[in-house]
Amino acid sequence: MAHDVERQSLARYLDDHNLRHTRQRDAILEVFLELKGHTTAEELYEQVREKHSNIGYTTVYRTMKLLCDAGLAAERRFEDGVTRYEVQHEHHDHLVCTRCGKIVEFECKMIEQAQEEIAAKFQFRVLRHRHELYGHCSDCRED
Amino acid sequence: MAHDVERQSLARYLDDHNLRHTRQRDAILEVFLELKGHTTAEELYEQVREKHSNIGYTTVYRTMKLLCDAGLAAERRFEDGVTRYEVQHEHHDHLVCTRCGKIVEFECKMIEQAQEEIAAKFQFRVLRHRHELYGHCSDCRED
DNA sequence: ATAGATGCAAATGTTTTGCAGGAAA
DNA sequence: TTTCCTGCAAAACATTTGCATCTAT
Repeated sequence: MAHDVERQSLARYLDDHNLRHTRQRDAILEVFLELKGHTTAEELYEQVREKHSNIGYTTVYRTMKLLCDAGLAAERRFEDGVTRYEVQHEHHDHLVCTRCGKIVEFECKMIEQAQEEIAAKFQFRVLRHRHELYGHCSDCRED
Repeated sequence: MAHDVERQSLARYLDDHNLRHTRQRDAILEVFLELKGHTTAEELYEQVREKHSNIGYTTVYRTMKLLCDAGLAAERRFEDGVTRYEVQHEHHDHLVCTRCGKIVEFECKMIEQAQEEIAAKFQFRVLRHRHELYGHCSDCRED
């Protein structure tokens, strides 16, 4: 069965924290992993509803928070002001197409290093960062 | 008189766009320039109220939008979800202290160049970006 | 049996909009 | 006197919270 590793991760987290294993949490995890993109609460809600027609927004939000705590998901908020959830994996930043909404991940060692230099220069202890490039993707650009 | 250049900039913009020169717009511009930081609508509202006790939030928001259109101000939204207005000047990014709220500007040619390479690699036409480093400033760090 | 989870409705916090009255040109 | 502005109240929007009910353990 697909997503077995993640299912077990969640099960372990629930056990370790005296939390309950419910139908809703299962369903939301399943949909979240299937969509595997940068998914909004609304998208999750719509999709989960197709199987479990009486689930509430509240449960989607609460479960996604849980998945973040469990290390399975991560929250991102781009310029449109909506929270998106992505499957947690190694550090990266994003390119966002402002026409079609496509979101591409990138990773750049040079930039990470330059950030360290900047932090040192201002004597900041940097804990995290946000780096997003907005524009038009190859399908949407006109020039 | 201070802020003369900006006052004239605004006056010109208003004239060019058939908009009116009002007491409120004056007052908000004045306070905005005095605070000269990364100011929220709330801060502007409080400060402007001290001189013009019956001004409304609406006017602050509308006037700041106007100042952005006129090229005098720029909107920024950091992790706390509140819009801040800064005095428009050449391109830069930010370091944000998550303890005291201090905001420091930085600029890095190397990063800009690396961004261009990333854009090229993914065939994106990048129009703007957002790059923020979050952590503790020299006054707030404990290590 | 009981601690915890759910789902609805209501609250939240920030920003925007509708509209009647007010002020600049 | 006409066009634009203002300020209030209400709406919008995404997310969170209170609470009575339900369910996993």
